[in-house]
Amino acid sequence: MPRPPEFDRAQVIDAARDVFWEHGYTQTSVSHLVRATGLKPGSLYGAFGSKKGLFLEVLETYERRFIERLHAAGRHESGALAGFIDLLDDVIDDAVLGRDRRGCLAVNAMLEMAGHDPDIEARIVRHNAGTRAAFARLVRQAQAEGDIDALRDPDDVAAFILNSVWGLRVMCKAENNPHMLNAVAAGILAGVGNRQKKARVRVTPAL
Amino acid sequence: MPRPPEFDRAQVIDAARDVFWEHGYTQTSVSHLVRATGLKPGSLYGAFGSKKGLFLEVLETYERRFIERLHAAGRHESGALAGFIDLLDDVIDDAVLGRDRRGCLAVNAMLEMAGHDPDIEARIVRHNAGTRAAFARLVRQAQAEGDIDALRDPDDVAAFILNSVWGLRVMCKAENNPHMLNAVAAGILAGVGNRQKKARVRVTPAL
DNA sequence: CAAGTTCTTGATTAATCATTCAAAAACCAG
DNA sequence: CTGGTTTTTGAATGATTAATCAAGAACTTG
Repeated sequence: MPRPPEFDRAQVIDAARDVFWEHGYTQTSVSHLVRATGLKPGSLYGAFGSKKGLFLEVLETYERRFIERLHAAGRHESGALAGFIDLLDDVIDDAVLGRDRRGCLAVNAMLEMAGHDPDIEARIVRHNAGTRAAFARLVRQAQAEGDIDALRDPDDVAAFILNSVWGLRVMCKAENNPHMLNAVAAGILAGVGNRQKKARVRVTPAL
Repeated sequence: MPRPPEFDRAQVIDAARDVFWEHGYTQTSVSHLVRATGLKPGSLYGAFGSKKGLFLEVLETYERRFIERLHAAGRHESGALAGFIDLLDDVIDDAVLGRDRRGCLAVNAMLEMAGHDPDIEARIVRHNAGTRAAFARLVRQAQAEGDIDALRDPDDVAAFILNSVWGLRVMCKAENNPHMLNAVAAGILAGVGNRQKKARVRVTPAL
């Protein structure tokens, strides 16, 4: 009986994500979202309830994809550590080539909204926990493969990695010096306790 | 001949800093600033030109004090590395005790405004460079004191430290687990190439 | 004390904000 | 086709935004 919606929900979420990512939550206006999604205000509110409701769905999708990417790193043909190094390289490449000056959507939201909006904060805390767990899984695999010292607590290493990657995502907002970013990556690998001596982040050519 | 201002400029900047720090740049309204500083809109605009002008002065003061604190770490009685460890401990303590859920004003501003406002971005880039230089100075001193491997490039180590501290400031917005934060700190010291085996971050008692 | 300059005050501006709503359009089951 | 339900539409809502302005108050110099 009911009239079915004309829009593709996933597509709307992706369009909204790009706007939120580019401008941040507060600086994204509803008219911005209306323009980007093609939906009129009434439809947007009918489908998502509020600007915040839409943002929470965006965050949920973002988190799912990020964690999936971490799991994919574990399936790297040269092992989990190689997968992790690839991930670092990608982040650095994006920064150096100016491909991504938006940083991490979750980190941005965390700094902007934690302590102000409990709903958004709760989702971010979940995201943090999920990401740390995914990193821990990666660490345990790398330990089993002999690339990380098996005596270290995988959760501790994961916490350090999480911290480092968040830092890198911050750094990339204001830095695009390849040498510097690679120095950071080298420090991260040293902190992880890399036993695979040959493992090095590749030096990105200066564009 | 002219009438002298009734307010203390430094005091106004400090009051404004607290509001900006608490709410972020965009979410801080001028009426908020009016309430916090006690100045009426006309006086605020007369003295600082605009909301952004005031914010830039706030950032400038913040940067000066942060770098001064890094230099103070170099004057620690047990050496520069000990001073740095103290700094890490302070950041973690603030997070664990819930004393500081505001993160770093400069990092917050970087994520919120870099790419949107060139004036603010320029100031943040300067802040980053100044902070990295201060860390490099600390590293060279620790190398001279034998606490950090003298073969490593101090600028590289400083870049890694900057990255780690920014990460820690992000982490503290959403985490207050002492064990996890100390694990992060341990990873940072490993990445720095700490040669002073006894150096450890103190484990903060759970409140 | 008087003249000159700046500061303070608070109402006011125009723009933008998130959200709502009633009317018209579109779909599907019967 | 028709009745019932939902979506779409776009104008309208009231609140809030950063910034302005004219008028009166206050201080310093001469």
